[in-house]
Amino acid sequence: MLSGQGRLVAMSPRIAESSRPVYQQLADLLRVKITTGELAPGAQVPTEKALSEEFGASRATVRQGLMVLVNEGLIVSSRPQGYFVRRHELSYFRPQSEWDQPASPEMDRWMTEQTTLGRAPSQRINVEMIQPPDRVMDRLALSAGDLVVVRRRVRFLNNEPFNINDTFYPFGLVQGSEIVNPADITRGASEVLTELGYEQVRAIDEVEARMPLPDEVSRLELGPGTPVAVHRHTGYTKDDKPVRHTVNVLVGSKYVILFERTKPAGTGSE
Amino acid sequence: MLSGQGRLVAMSPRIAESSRPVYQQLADLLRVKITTGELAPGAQVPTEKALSEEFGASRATVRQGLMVLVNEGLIVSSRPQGYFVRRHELSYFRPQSEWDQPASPEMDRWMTEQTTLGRAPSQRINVEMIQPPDRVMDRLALSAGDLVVVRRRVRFLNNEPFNINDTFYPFGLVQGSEIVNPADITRGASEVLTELGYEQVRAIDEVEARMPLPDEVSRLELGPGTPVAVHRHTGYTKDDKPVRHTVNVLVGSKYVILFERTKPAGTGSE
DNA sequence: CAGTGGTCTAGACCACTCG
DNA sequence: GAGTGGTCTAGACCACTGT
Repeated sequence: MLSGQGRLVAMSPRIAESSRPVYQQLADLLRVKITTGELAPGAQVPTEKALSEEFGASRATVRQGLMVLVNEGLIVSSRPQGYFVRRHELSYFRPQSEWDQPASPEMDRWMTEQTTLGRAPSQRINVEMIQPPDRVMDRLALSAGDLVVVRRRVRFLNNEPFNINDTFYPFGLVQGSEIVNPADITRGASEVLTELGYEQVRAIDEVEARMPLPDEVSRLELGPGTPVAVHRHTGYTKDDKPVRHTVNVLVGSKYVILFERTKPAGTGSE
Repeated sequence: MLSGQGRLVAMSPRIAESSRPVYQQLADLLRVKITTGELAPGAQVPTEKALSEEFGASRATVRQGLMVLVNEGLIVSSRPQGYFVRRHELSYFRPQSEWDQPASPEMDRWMTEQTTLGRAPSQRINVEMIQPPDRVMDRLALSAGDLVVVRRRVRFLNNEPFNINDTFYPFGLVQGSEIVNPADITRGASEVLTELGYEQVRAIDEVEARMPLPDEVSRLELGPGTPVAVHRHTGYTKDDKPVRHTVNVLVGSKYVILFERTKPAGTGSE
């Protein structure tokens, strides 16, 4: 139960003390209770009916207020049990892991948190040969008509999908190699590229936050109010030739992307 | 106008061809038109009334469908003109710029796009001395009761806020220095830290996507369906002492965070 | 079966801008 | 003033889950 403050001030009629709409006031109230912990993660939010009676608003108005919180990612509805405060358990995602082990004690500590949880990782891989989307064509410095090999992966942790990972390779580079085989490459695709004579020594990473596309919603089993982090990684050889482009789509509410960087030697502090 | 397919199949009555709810079907239809470009960025979406008549659904149902798209960040409503397809213009944000100039031609090209647009940057700075939030305390390896100096900045581009940038320094390190002065430090705060004997040589970056808090909504003037990217940067000296922690909040739909990395010397490709 | 949220309707009044 | 979206009501039926 909320603590029974009585009715909220309606905006509509002539009364017009006029502040915020009722549904916003309701959302504000509940949001405060959530952020202060009065409504802890996992706790049940009062039912629509209860809120409606408590605040003297129609069920539709109460629902509108609850929808605000759903779209902010603060509560979820699990019908027909009711609404619950969402749990947020963040894990770390470390794209750099191909290159090195954690170089610092702090990094070590953070990674351990994730790996000690006894998770069961798995993945689904398939390989296609396609004409690349514009953005990929641009990053790999290809021309119209050039083909790429794409390894598409959906990664699971405890049977929950958490990551879409598509890696694109220029067709000419990987033709006939292990990379076109839809099986896990245990020693890592980087290793294979190195053997083929294309060692990556430099990379550019782009990270973007946006709302998911319907396709991503279904593949990652997302609810409303859940943004995704899109991480694009382009790897270059020492001759500045792009040899691989990876698009990672991560569930925003579940993963933090982690980078570690070292100041380039011989660079001024400007 | 939509192309007049006639009524959508309602779920509720006994008819029950039963597939998706009407409002979802409407959202799906419009979403396709948007993603295919039939409704281009900036174009007006048919009015609620028009959609209601065209599909034989009540205004409330049509609104529900439109709300889905609003919360996906695909359309915006500007009352009382109507709904419009949202424009997406992404710029690049490069946290690394303190350390070096773009090291590669690709990076140069991307940065130029951003800087040639003739924007007018500005910022508001204020400085406080506070007890750090838990997360900051943790990153700076401080103990309860330790104080930090925080420089809070809101950055504007053409008078539109695009970035909240709060940097925390352990109080002991920067006491009496220029950093506690709420003015722009043109030569960069890193430079000042170096002069104080705390040169940063290593950093850890964390990037997270989430929906904004109400505070961020107002400071960044965000609409619904707009996630933020939260970028946390912790800088260390060569003795592994954390000397600064920065929290950047960026509007997801406007900025891409860009990192450039070089393979650490002498590391195997594993 | 009772109770939950999900969907949908018909209708009302409001604030705002200038189609 | 006409038309837009924003807010709000009262009421209806549905699907689902758990006591």
